[in-house]
Amino acid sequence: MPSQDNSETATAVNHAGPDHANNDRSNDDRYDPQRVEAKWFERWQSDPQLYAAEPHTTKKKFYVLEMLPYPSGVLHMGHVRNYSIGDALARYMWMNGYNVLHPMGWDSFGLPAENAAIQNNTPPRQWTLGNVAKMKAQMNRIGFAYDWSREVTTCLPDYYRWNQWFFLKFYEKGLAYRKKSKVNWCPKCATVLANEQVVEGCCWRHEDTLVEQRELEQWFLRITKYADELLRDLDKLSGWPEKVRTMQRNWIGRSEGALVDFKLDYAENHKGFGPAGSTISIFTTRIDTIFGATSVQLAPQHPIVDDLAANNPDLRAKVDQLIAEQRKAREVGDIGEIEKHGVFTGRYAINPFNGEKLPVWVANYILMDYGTGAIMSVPAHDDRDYEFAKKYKLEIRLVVLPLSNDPEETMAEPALPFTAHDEGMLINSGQFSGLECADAIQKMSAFAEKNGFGKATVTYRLKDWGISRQRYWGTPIPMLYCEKDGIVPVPEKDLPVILPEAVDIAHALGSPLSGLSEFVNTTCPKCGGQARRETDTMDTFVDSSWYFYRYTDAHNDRAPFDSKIAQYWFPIDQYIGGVEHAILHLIYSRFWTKFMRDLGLVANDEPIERLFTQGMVIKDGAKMSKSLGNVVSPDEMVARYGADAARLYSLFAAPPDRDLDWQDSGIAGIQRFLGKVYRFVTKNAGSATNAPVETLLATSLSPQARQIQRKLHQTIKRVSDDFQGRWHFNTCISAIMELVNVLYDMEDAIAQNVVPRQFLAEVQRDLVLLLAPFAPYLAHELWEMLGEKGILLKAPWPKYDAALAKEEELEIPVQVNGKLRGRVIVPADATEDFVIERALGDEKVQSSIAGKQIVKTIFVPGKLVNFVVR
RNA sequence: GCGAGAGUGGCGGAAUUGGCAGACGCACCAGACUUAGGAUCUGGCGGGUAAAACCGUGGGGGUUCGAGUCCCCCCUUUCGCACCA
Repeated sequence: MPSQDNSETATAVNHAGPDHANNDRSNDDRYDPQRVEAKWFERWQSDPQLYAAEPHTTKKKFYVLEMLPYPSGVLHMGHVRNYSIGDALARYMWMNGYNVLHPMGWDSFGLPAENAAIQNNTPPRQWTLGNVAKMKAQMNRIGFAYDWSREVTTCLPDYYRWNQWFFLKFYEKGLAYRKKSKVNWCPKCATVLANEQVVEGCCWRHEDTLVEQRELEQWFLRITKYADELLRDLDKLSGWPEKVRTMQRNWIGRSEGALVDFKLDYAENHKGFGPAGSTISIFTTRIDTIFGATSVQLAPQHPIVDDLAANNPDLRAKVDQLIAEQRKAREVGDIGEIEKHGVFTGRYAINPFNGEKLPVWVANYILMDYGTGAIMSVPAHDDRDYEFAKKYKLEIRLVVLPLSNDPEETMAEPALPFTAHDEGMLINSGQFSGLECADAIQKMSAFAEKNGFGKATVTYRLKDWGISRQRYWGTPIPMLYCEKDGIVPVPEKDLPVILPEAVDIAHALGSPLSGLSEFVNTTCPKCGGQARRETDTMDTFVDSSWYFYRYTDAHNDRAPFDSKIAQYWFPIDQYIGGVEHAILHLIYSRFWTKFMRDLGLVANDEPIERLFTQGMVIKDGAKMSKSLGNVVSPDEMVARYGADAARLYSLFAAPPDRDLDWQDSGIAGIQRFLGKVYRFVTKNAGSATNAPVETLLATSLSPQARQIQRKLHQTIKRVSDDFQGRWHFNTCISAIMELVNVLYDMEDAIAQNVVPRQFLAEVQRDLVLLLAPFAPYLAHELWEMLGEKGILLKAPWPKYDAALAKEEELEIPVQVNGKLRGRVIVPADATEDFVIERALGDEKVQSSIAGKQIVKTIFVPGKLVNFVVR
């Protein structure tokens, strides 16, 4: 993902052994994570195929994916949390026998590399690949189980050539087009931004910098072709957070309505200026109220306004004032609060439904980038129009009356503005009077269409995706401009168009590539004549729109990937990342998949089955940032507490979907817990016999051993259930802690051999397996210590046995009138009569019901007894 | 303004279906072992009380034998959207 983090600092990864000699004689059995982790790190590094997914097989697959990082050079805690979640899931699925695909890669094109290049005089490629190496080392040090044989680095030609290939396909299908348009321009980035990259009128990267509008020739991808499908299919994504689906729904912003043409009045025109017979096309969702229109309102940037104001400096000045107001409101981010202003143009437009002349105004509350930038103003039935009409004393004409089941109420004059449209009936609307609103909308749209001055239509907030960037560090757009043949695509066989390396970025004006004549000048593949290359590069969101398909077949040099292989792995079973990508990345990815489906490349309509958005990591109540000085460095945590502790804490401190408030003292507690586990197993390992544990019947176990067994199976259930369901790993880990606490409670019994050795060995084995998804280093060390020869991740996940988890005795709370008065211990299968008799025998219960009459007894098996007394 | 979360000890958080509020951990207190403790172990730890009673899950009402959990109203807060015609 492109990231705002463009930190150029990087900390060397410390995977050396312990930095302090641990020769304290009293601490022989103390867990030294640095020693243990260094040992396993070496082993894992020496086996590159350790976590390799099996090729396309008949085995059940599981594709777990974390959003790939931008290689800023240093991992932050948000990454660690994100990857710890995915890694735990991947390991769990391996242990459950799945063929797991768990890859990682680098979203490595983008602006920070260019900025770093300018600041440090380092070529972007070198800077980027250096960062990749650093971060990969950090990831490996933490021990994430990635299949590096499928690593994807988007800035390398073997990846970006397929961006170019896809672009040619889009072009071929008429879905990539070039158009001169006003584009969002960030003066600080000196480049174009997609609509999705404009946040409240400002650059998403520079939140203090207002985005300007510039006219440029740009390449667009026709995402709007899929607008309806992108919206509709959101209903299929039941494995996505509702929040994300809502955000995408809002972003697509589908609105059903009608276009209606209002002609500028020609009779007035001869006195004035501007084009005779011009038409103002308005968009409305309430065509049923058109007889109540009393003015036409234009956005200040509307082209007709430019015409009208061309020879009218006074109007021009007033319109500019409106533009300034709008801009200012956007700057402070509350355009909703702007005070409505407008100016009368002196011109009139004709309502095609009744021939009325309506004054044409320009208003600061009309947005050029929604609908047509022009509306009909119906003050009686729209809040904003009402407010505006009141202010400028425009006519307010009622044309809809509320319908009610109550005849008294029906036809009563409503309070204005009356905006409800589900229960209304038209009046004063010519031949349409008497119709209900919904019906009127249909009939009036049809009427407009039949008479050639309008039609029913659907408007989207979603706009086509402008992908041109006047930047160096991105995928070159594979297009040529020939004097004779015009726009010519680079032939597929000539791909990739390689991004040249020796480019002076610092002194470039516009696209840096345009200054490189050996890149720009080429021959036209059609006519052989002179041609110029496109010098813009692609938005980096192109890279991340399909990278997860490349993982399935990362070294294919004949196609972006093999469709059969992708079909085996897709859709992604679980995608994990920050909610900040809810719109941009995830909507582009869905679009790309639908396009690939239409190309016949993939069989799935949607790329992602289940999406999980983890919360942010914060500290002292704020997002970690350099300026606040509250950044926690993963390297430092790993060096002090070990990688296991760092990842375990990031899972333990909060449920993963919520924000995590980082506390250094919390991770120390985790370190203690890991030490406890280590000491316990160290002390009790090596004493197992070869006797199979099945020979030990639960009934033959001592009470102490039974207690351990119960706790073990309860823990297995809790951890497994969480992986299957709600992913509250914080409670999984506390469940494992409870198990360990019980083992410590039983230390005396174990020392006295009341707990059979081979049973204990089996418990320890299961404990290690339960820990394996969360703390792989320690788990591997203990696995070996227990004498296990097999691969930990291939060992089956412990099986939960309800009978073994069942308590034999229960402590039942006894209430009197709903207040807790006592507790009784009864056998788990005790009858109601038995429990009630015991409850009545309890001293405290007796004293609180003394002298009163029991009117009702509530008995909830296994839960409680409640006596209602009077 | 609209939409979606959240509000529980000193702190992070548990309580999955209406059934013992505060699991687990941090911090803190006391003790043990120690030359020592930033190691380890044991105990304590919502308020209140000598002990009880009693009070306690943002506030107010309600349903219920019983409400952190369900219903109504309100407050605070986070996030998203926002003159979207």
